[in-house]
Amino acid sequence: MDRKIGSRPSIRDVARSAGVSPGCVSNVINGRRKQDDPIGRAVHEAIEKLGYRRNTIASNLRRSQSRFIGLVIPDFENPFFAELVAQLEQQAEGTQYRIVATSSREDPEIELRELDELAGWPVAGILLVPSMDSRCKPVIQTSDKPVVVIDRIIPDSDLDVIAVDNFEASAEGMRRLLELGHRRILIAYLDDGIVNVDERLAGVRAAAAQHSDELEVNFLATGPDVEGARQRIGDLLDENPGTTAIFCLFNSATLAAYGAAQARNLRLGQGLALLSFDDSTWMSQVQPAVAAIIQPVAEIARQAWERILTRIDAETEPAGIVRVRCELSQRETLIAANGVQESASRTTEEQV
Amino acid sequence: MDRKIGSRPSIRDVARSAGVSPGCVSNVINGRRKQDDPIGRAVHEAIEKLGYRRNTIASNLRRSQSRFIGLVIPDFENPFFAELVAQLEQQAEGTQYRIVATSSREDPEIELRELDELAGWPVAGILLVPSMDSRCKPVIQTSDKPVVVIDRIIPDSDLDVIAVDNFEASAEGMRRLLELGHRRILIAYLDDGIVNVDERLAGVRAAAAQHSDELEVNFLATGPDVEGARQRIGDLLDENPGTTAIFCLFNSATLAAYGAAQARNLRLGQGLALLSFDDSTWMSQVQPAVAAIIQPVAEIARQAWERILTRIDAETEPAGIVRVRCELSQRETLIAANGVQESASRTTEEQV
DNA sequence: TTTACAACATAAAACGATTTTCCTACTGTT
DNA sequence: AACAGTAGGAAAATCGTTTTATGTTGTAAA
Repeated sequence: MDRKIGSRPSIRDVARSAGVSPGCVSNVINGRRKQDDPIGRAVHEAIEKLGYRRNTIASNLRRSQSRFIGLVIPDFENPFFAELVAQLEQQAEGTQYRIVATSSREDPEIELRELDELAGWPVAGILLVPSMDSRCKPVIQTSDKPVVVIDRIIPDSDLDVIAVDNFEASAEGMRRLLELGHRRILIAYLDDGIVNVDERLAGVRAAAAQHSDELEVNFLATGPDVEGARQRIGDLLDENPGTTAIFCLFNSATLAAYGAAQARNLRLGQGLALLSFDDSTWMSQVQPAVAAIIQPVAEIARQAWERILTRIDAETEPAGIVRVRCELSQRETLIAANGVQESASRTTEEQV
Repeated sequence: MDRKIGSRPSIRDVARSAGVSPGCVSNVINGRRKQDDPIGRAVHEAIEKLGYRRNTIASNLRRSQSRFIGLVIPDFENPFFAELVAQLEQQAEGTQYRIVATSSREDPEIELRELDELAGWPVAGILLVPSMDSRCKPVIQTSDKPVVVIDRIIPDSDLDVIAVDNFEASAEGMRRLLELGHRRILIAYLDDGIVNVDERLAGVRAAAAQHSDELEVNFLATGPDVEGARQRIGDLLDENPGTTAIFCLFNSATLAAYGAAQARNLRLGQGLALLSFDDSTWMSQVQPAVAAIIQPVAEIARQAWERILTRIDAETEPAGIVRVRCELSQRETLIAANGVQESASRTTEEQV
């Protein structure tokens, strides 16, 4: 044993042990060599014997191109982003790249710091779900590394974006409510400058505008926290007892609406319809199950991964926005205005 | 502009621009120099002018000690782990270290691969929430980097562990139910070899054993998925109509129990008590709100962070298990067996 | 047998930073 | 004025790997 004590064996140690040069070991490791060759075998034995692991950092440094892809999301605790991370990790599996995930906690300052940090590694590319404002725009536009924006478009920029078709999905949701006979509808939205919610709002407005009957649509900005949202939705329900449907344009509003309705003994799925943009586990488990527009996270991840790899390979097709379609899941809270349950029962849905 | 085109400026470029040597620039960057000194100022100007960012990888390589701390969790989509990641990121903020999070998807194989990968970076230390089995034990015991295990202890090992006091917390939960007069109790648990649930089960058993009255405690292994768990819990409720309380020893069983009770028109918080080990957002928002044993994630993160930093600084106090206490949140589903609601109302709780 | 060429191992340079060593210039003391 | 001591920058070595350049060996063609 002639290797330095206390530190990991290096490629030199392996080379010495196998009686070859470090460069040769490198070639073996990186598969630049025929199968079934005595020297290769010897090297592999030495690696085994010494317990050698390649030092990723040194390797990346020499290649001057790392195999990390940075992922910046606003928040790990949002189930949508959590699933996104999980799906992207799955995409990365088996490729030579790996995801390094960090969060900005919806704070533009932290977001900038994270992007800066990732630039300093440096990473091969960046996947970004931007936080609320667009302060990061100049940074990512001038970035020397490819950037793919996910979920939230950045206005007036020609970046690659993968997002769901918020407008169309919520328009469809709204049309569905109208078809079911609803005329007094509460729309719960968020006024935090998140583009998605704006797009959804626009979709709802467009669907409402296309409708000929007289409608009473109440738009309510609830604020981001569930507690406050429940309060406001409750108040609005009290003021407008004729409301027959609630359409929540973001995740936590749905929970708030659910709680508010329960507290008032309004029977969801009987007297009151509820539709959620974005699904959560609890929505399909409670009774009545809450109808939701499901965002295809796996598909988003797939597209984003494909796009960032393409960009890293420097194929320079023009940047573009990819919109993926959502799916409206028919569940028990999606009922006609007259209280008749139009949809198939949950049992049927489960069998699918 | 004499720096290489297309690549980031290096410390050499800065040195040239400031008319000093690279080593001197390094000293300036790392604060090994008096304040208020003309050369330092010149260097900072050059850095500013060229838009120089230190290359983290090269820096780490030279120091032969990286400032990454690897975090391996079983699953990003589990809210408990999601919060853990978020809290640890917050702990890392402002320190010189940063978290690099990956997940094993509860797969011991992937877990081993991830640990191996992290060892190859190499990271300064590893935070690990082990997956179900203990296959990783030999790897982390022989690791040359400090490892701190979080949330799930690894049997028969002398590693540093930060976990909640599962035994005591669930014993307390059980005692609480007994105090409230419950004698026919359903315990929903998981039989996947996750240590925590075993500990919780032991706590429940111990509390039951201490009780003198005759008890009918049904232990039900539900399986990990919510759908199946709902089925089984429902069946058991049908077979044992006298059941007055359900105690769920893991997160998703609570949702299953909630759904199963709703489906049977069993009035939670009136005819039937429900207590959950582990809290989720929905539990405090639905009505009646579901009582839960809350795991102090922030405290766990704090302790884990402190411990790993201590280990990295090579202070070799003996390894040990730290148990942090959980808190039982009094909510509306925690009622006496006779149906009387013992607890303060939710409104009161909110004011706290 | 000689020449050309392929194959492949070794030696050395390089990646970008940090750290050590060396050397110069300055300060202060006698 | 001569010398010791010190401060601090420049130069060089270094981290572990990959890559390029160089050289050697062996095979095939002439």
